[in-house]
Amino acid sequence: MKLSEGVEAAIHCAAVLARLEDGRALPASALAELHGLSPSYLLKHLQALSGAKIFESLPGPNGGYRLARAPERISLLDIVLAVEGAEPAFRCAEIRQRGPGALEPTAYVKPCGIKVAMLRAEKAWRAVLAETKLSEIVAGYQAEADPRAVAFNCAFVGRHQRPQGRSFPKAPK
Amino acid sequence: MKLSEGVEAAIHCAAVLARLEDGRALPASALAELHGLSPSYLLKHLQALSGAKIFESLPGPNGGYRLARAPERISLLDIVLAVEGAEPAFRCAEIRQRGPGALEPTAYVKPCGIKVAMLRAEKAWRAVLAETKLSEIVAGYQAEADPRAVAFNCAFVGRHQRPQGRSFPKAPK
DNA sequence: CTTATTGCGGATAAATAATATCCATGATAT
DNA sequence: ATATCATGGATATTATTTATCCGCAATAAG
Repeated sequence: MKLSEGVEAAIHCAAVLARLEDGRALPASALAELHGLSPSYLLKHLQALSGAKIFESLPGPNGGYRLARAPERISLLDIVLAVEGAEPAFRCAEIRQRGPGALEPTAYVKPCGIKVAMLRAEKAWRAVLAETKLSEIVAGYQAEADPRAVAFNCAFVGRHQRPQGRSFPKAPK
Repeated sequence: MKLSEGVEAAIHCAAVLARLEDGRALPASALAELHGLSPSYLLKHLQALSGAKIFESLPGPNGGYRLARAPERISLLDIVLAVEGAEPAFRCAEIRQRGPGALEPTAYVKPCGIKVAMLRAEKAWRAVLAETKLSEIVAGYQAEADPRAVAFNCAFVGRHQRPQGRSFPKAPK
């Protein structure tokens, strides 16, 4: 079982955007450069996040990405599901319905007990992710990271952030 | 994020072995046929489980697989880790150490907050799997499955189980 | 209106992992 | 001796992940 590397990248990007001044945006190229990631691949994840209404995108020059809502209202689960997809990690292939001795499909009304148990565990995983907000990640970063790294990030973001304010030129459809 | 199909197969196999008479074994071919799975691929998972001391294997004619300990002492986590490997699903690529503004590696003494949060969620997942025992899965199956399926399984197992008792000819190394 | 910048979406290629198969070997009950 | 069965390595096949590229639409600025 593996999570894609895109999850880590997405959370890092979200944390950077959370620390922008209100309403400002950052272009994808800056996010990629800051994290040393391939711009073309990061774009895929950014698009997924903006499709999930977690990020907002502003086209045109001075465009870029920003958070669609306050960091307290974005959970790690939101980000993980946007990047990885919402299907559970355990995909029941209904092995119980295979082999000799299989009954007609309508005989399997009750869910497979193995599936139930596996999904129960996954629910616990999701619950922890859901109660961990992006704001906590940002607070932890500010408190624990090396002051030099924090300073560099502030300077970098200051150089690249775009001047859009909270009011949209046109609501993104 | 996805679990391999082998996990489902492994748990089904474990549940079947749990219902054998004490000390009896079942050959891999019978397990594969019963579940409609490819014998050569299932073998891989069976070997992993026997390597993890969850199953025991008996070579030779009348050989096969059986549980290495009582179903109450085998958790779903044991099985999942044996099949999927023990590494966590979230592999931190230390993105924070990349890009411009990266510091010398020794500057990162505190663990990455994102990694900590992701592993905390995974710990919750593992905890639920650890407290779910194979015996519960078997009990649920006996109680909820279609009586015809249960009867078929009993008959099938009865035809294929091997007569070994609890005493080993030689302890497996 | 033109131009430069930026995100969007699709197509595609490369790398990696999961799935599946085969074969030679060793153990063992009959 | 022989047939049965697990072991372990090698290898093919398929799916998924990662990465790149290009034409398109939107938009701010001149």
